[in-house]
Amino acid sequence: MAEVQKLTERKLRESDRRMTPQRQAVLKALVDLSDEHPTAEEVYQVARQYCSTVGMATVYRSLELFVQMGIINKAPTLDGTTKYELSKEPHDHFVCLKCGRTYEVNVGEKPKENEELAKEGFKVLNVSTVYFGYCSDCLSEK
Amino acid sequence: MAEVQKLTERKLRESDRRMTPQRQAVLKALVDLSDEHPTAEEVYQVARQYCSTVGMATVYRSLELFVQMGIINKAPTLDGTTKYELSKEPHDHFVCLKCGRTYEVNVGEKPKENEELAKEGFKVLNVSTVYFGYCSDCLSEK
DNA sequence: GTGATTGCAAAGGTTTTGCAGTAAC
DNA sequence: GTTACTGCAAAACCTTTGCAATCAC
Repeated sequence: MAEVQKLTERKLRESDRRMTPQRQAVLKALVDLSDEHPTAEEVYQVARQYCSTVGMATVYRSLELFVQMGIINKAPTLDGTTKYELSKEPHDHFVCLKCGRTYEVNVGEKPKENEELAKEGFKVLNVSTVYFGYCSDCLSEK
Repeated sequence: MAEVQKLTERKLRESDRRMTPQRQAVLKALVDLSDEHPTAEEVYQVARQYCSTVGMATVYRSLELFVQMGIINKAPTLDGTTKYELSKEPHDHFVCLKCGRTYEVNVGEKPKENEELAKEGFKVLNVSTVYFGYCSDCLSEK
């Protein structure tokens, strides 16, 4: 996954920004946590393992920067926090209303919808579908 | 739209709760703002026109209650605030990355996706698709 | 009357910002 | 050497909570 790091470094240079140990640490944390959907706090905890002096403010600033650069995506949650994840092929989320876990799911394509929206004058850059309900774990507990 | 109010009143009684002027004011505000996707603050501003003494805390408590009762839906946004809207037929949202406006759009059905998820053990109660991109207004400004 | 509901103010949690010092280029 | 970047602490922001007073039933 040094792939993401090189991409980031290149994009940083292109926009006259700098690669710092802190940004590397945040990036590594995001890679480590790529199976979760970490909050800023969770990224911070892991990033400190790579750069013990990194501050929360820097984590937030890095995350915001990476979002603007298209390296990661931002996903607001119903509990008011924001989760982050490395950008990848479009995929959807399932949020369990009981345990709160977020699952990545991949169902269906949406080219038809994008075409429809284009006809109405919208330019679609990204699509995110969130399904709300109960996951199998919670259903079996009932 | 007194329809929503009666429904709410009935549901309140059923759960041994009370209809108060404050809750009515919040409900009226939600109806007035049904074409927007108001934040709690916006609901508060309008609700005060109907009940001048209503407090922010009550607005939040009412909104949370209505969400639990299924009267309204809660939608977190990328800027960290939460928006509310009266529950209605499932529909999708388009968020313009430039002006930030949220549009309601209605493209495609998702029965197939729901079936797929059911096979994987998920019970889907609600679906929300958000399209991100540029709206026609902003595109024409460019 | 009784218990749910309210308003206020204070607390809570997350995210942002100002600024002097530091480090990448 | 410049200029972007950092850490810290404080501020800003949205939302929740404790509690005595009030109101719906």
